[in-house]
Amino acid sequence: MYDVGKRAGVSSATVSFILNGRGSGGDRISEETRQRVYRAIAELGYVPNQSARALRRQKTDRVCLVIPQIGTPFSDGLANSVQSVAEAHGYSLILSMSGGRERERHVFEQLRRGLADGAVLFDPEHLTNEELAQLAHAGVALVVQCNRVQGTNFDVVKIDEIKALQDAVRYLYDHGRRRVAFLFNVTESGIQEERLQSYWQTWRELGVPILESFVLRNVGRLREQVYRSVSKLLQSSERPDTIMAGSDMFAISAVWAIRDAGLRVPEDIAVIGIGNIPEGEITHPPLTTVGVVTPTFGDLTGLLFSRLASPVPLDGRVMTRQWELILRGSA
Amino acid sequence: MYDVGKRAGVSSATVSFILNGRGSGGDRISEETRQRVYRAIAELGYVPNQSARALRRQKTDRVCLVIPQIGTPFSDGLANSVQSVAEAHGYSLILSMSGGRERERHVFEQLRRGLADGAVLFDPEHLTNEELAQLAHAGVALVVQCNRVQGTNFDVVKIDEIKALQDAVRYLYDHGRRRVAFLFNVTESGIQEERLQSYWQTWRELGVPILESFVLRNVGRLREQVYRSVSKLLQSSERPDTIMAGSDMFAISAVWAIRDAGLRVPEDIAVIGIGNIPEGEITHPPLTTVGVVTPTFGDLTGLLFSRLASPVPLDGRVMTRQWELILRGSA
DNA sequence: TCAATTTGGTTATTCGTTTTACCTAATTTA
DNA sequence: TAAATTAGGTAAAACGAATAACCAAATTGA
Repeated sequence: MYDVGKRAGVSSATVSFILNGRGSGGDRISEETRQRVYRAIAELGYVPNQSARALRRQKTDRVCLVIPQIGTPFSDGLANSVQSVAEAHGYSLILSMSGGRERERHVFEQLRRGLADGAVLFDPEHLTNEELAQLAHAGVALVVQCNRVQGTNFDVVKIDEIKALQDAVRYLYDHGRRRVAFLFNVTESGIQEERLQSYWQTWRELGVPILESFVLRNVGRLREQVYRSVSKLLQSSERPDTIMAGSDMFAISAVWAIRDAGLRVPEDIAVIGIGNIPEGEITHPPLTTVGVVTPTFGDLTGLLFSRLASPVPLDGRVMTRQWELILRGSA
Repeated sequence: MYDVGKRAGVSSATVSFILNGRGSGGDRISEETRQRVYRAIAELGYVPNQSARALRRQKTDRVCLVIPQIGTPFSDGLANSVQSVAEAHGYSLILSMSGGRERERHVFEQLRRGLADGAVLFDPEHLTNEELAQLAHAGVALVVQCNRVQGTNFDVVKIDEIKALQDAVRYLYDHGRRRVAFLFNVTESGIQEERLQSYWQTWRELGVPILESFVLRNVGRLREQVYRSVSKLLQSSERPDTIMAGSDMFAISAVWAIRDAGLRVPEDIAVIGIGNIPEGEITHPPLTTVGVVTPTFGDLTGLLFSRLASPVPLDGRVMTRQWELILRGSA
């Protein structure tokens, strides 16, 4: 910057004023000088240093989106959404993967060290309320999607699944379903178990017994594995008339298995998923599922940028999204 | 840092020496002082500022992975691979999406401004050789996966598709296939057209005519759209005995359509994909395709970190991966 | 016993910007 | 015509850490 100034015959301060447009004394530069400086910048191929700028202004002009793992249908949409809004506000987006305890801590540390001005944390598994508060206290605008946490200096978006899960069970009950199978994976976070419990208890309240042999707790991650689990289930002497899956992908695999076994969905076996992923709309039959109808992308970005824009520290806001039962063809 | 020093009764330089371990005079601190400083750090919740550190050291300890769009099967694996290696080398990974001209330029600008010490650019569409050279000249360790570019101060990984595509055609020809349909999408980059041309020309050299009605140039992005296009194709009076798809996903949708039409794969119609995505292994039948057997993840990360580690500027290296015909069940 | 060395630090400069406070010459006002 | 204003800058002090150069006291060596 000093070099640019020297070449244009001005001081480095003048260059800075020109580049940053209207500041405290920034609009008082003659057109002539301006042109000379621009020429010098072009000739030298000068580019301002972001670290220095961030250090001086105490602002990085970056926001960070933290997702456990890219490659899920949800992360894709969320990332695109946040990136668009970020760029519209003059921020650039940094994506970070936080899958696993190690990585989550690592990202947390990076944010503490000033990686970005704000962050959206999607489903942090290991961070405590205190740590999040600490981060927010350090000046990072924080929005967290998580049912576990709450804070006074950052925002939280929660998902209320319970009611929709109960609705699903009641719907199936009302349509005469009584022989219910479950497809799940036991995971570290235990979110799947919670859903199973919720389903299970609702059935019990309705007086419908659950056969232990109908509860598959480890169907695997690959489609093929799920397919095989379900195929085996269908060969048992007494087969279920309903399959409640822990995710839409499991549900889709289940539909394949059922159709390949010569049975009809939903006439012979009803299938219901969880999550409402886009793929569910184009399967045959389209998938009945439980999830958010409108994704929470907008909520998260809205909270983040209102927080970034606010001159005074905002206190913690909480938004709750209700999940809904989305009736399509498979149940 | 100064505050930490004051609390521990030492200067800020001492704190710095302790935090950075062995530097020019860093190992000469007594255990006693060390403990006092650590305590002060903990009590104050001090965390070093990354911008200041980067400014002084001219090094960010970050690498950036630039992908057009997350959510593709490839990007997922690549990101995980790079992140693991990066963290093992003491770097943190920043992910950036460069889809579209605007975003690609934006990421380029960020890198010029010193976002990271090194970057892997995956399939940049709009960047020129000069711009890449400029970026590398600015001190960014650069590895680019792209067939279009070459440089003397950055590394390039190229994919040689041609031979494998020809192998595929020849294989089909040898197995008596003569009525060939193509499934493609016209894209901005024109990569799909290139592949089509390559296929097409090989068939012509073998003296097999291509029916224009068998060339579908706009099958859409959604599975359902592809499915419908293929279903319609199958209803024509003279149906193809071979479908060459522009991607594995198209191929998978084609298989569904064929089976739902009561035909067999590969007996009635052979299907071949491009890309070798993981899903291809678990379909029924497993998908015959053209692609890399071992992913190029290792090449890219290897080149990047050897470049970052090298004390002298390396000249441009080029690696070429051959695509191969991967015979599975669908052709 | 006195110079040489080691121990355990400190001081001051630097990285590349931004920004406040100040300055001088030219122009306007009364 | 002198005072006040304005136009068009400049100088210098931050921001928070890293590091080269220096230094005083304690220890060692011959």
